[in-house]
Amino acid sequence: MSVTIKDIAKLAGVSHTTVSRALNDSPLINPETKERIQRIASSLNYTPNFSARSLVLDRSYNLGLFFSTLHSGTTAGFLYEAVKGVNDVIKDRYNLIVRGIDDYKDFHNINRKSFDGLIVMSQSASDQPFIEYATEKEIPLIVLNRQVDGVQVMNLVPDDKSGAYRVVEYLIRQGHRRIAILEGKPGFKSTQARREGYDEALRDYGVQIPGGYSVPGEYDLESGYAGMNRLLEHPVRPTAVFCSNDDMALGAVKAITQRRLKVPEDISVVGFDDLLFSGFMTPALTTVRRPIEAMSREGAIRLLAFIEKKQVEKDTVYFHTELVIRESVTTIQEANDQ
Amino acid sequence: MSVTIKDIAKLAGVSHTTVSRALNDSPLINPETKERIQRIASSLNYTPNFSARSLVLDRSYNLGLFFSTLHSGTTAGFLYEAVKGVNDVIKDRYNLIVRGIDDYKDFHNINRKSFDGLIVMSQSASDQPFIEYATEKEIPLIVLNRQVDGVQVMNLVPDDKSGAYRVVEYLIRQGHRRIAILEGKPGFKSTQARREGYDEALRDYGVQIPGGYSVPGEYDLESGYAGMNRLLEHPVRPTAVFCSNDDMALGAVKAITQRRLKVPEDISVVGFDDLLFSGFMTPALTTVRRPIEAMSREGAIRLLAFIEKKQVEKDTVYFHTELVIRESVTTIQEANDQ
DNA sequence: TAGTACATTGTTAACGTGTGCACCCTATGA
DNA sequence: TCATAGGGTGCACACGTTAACAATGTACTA
Repeated sequence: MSVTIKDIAKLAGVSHTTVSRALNDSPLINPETKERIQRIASSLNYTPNFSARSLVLDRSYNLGLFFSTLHSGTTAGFLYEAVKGVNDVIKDRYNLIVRGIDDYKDFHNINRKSFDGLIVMSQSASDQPFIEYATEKEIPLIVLNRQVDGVQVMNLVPDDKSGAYRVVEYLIRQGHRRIAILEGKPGFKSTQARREGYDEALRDYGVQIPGGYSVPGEYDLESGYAGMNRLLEHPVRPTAVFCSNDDMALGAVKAITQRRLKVPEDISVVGFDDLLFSGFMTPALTTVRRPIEAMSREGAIRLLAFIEKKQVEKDTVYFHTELVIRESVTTIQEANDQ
Repeated sequence: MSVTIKDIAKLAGVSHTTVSRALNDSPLINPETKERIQRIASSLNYTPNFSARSLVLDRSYNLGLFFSTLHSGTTAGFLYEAVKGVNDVIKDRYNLIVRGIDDYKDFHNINRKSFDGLIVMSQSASDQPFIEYATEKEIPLIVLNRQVDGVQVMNLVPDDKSGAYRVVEYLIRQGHRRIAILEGKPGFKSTQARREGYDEALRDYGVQIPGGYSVPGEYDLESGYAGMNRLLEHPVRPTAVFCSNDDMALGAVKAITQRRLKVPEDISVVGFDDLLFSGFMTPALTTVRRPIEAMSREGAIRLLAFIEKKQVEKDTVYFHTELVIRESVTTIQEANDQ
């Protein structure tokens, strides 16, 4: 059927071993023979059988890119940037297999033989069992986006807390005191970290907020919309809202404008993530940029280094977030200490 | 190192052949032996070596999901829906490998041994060489989203032309006569199809438009923004703009509001794709829904059927698009024939 | 001239699984 | 008692590749 090294060997009048060595550019082979064999191979359109090679080398050339879920809580931009970042690094040296962890009933088919390494884009502790499973099976693993407790793993995470801190601090410096928060999906570590940054900024600046200023959400458009509607019915209407991600911010803006209020004149809105569309909303959204693509790229680099040289430290690295100031926040002049 | 069928064979006191048969549920094996072997296997946490199986069965269990490019012209939502749609179908029977075609310098590593089948999410004729290569190599193949000429392949495409026709027709029925178009990325078949729908609607309704109403674009936010700015400087300002996708529509809205004009009061805007955020923009965007996820799902089903039973017709199937009416179009009363 | 070192190539086995064929054993019927 | 059938199992090989080790030839040294 298809061309194998034995076919080439026959044509070249050498053993298949010699062909194998020649094609792998082994220094053992006479340069002339090597070149002759390579010419024959390419003239026959030879392509190596990866299964056979995998079998003997015990390498699959598969990398897994696993998301906590592909069904909810994962924004499209998130998936996009991650896939792009990783693919840019691995080129065609590896196959990138994309999957949602919650697609698996059991992890039976995840093992060293099938995956040379795993990149987990973690968004909640729900994938902790998966991470522990991979660790136990000794599959090279790197976890991105969420800080993992308990298990010692390579871990790259954005500094969500300080990002949230800075954007709330920015609101305060613009004179806002009545600052509400629309929270992310319960159980997600990022939800908690962003909440902590918010709390800490308020505390550091001695800002007291009324009860009912914290509204739960789901990281999606709908919950941003619904949550904002709840806030708009609050007896003491906030002057600014920190939304735990940009999707929710978009939903919030919708709710506000539907009541014939204006952003930012009546209410300021800030988000988190800096999605592609955020700069093109009306008004353009002030938000925090999360370096997903850079993190994915760096994650892939480290994972490959680990697979190939086995010499990387298993520690947590924080990636800086960046405050992106646009048009969705107004300055307030009233009774403040400025 | 890891458990093989030979280990199981030793423990069960049978040959590895029997184990292989038992685990594959062969009718040749005595039910009791079979059950005993299966018990031992699961107690040892046995997982088959896919490379070995692939080698002998000549199946890789890999499916490729290839995009024309991952770098520009592919929106995040597009990638997201496609990955989700396909993964939902293949479960863990296959590995889904996601890649941009333009990542490859040559297609050497794409072959029957490495991929049981390919799903091409095509957005431009630039991937025609890839499609022809796959066809020639006889790799099971299905092309989604773009109609392929020249080669006979399984082909699922949204009916872009009729979608564009309907949304432009809708504009006309709302009284618009000065309808401009922001075109998509040059060379993309969808760009052309949407343009044709636009042209045809105008023709059918006898609407004449001034020169300069057709502006080229790139399917991204920036070109929508830039293109709209050009239109706003036109001596005869359009009352409505058909944007070739939602990303461009968002850019267009940005350009309009920046000039202190309003959508839809001053200018109506319609898009194409119905991205997740489109319903949450202000104003919510009237657009055309493209059934990417449904198409991906159906594509995966057909590809698997082809791989496994080899009995599917290679023809083109059109998927209906759907007009989604929201708030970005106003009704015009002036001099019309209504 | 014999011995040694080195460069180049070949022999053979191994990776883990699936399968054609032969084999054994038991039950059945003549 | 013997031939036959058929259910159940094992032997041996195949898949395409890599690699340890052996073998060959050649040049150089003592």
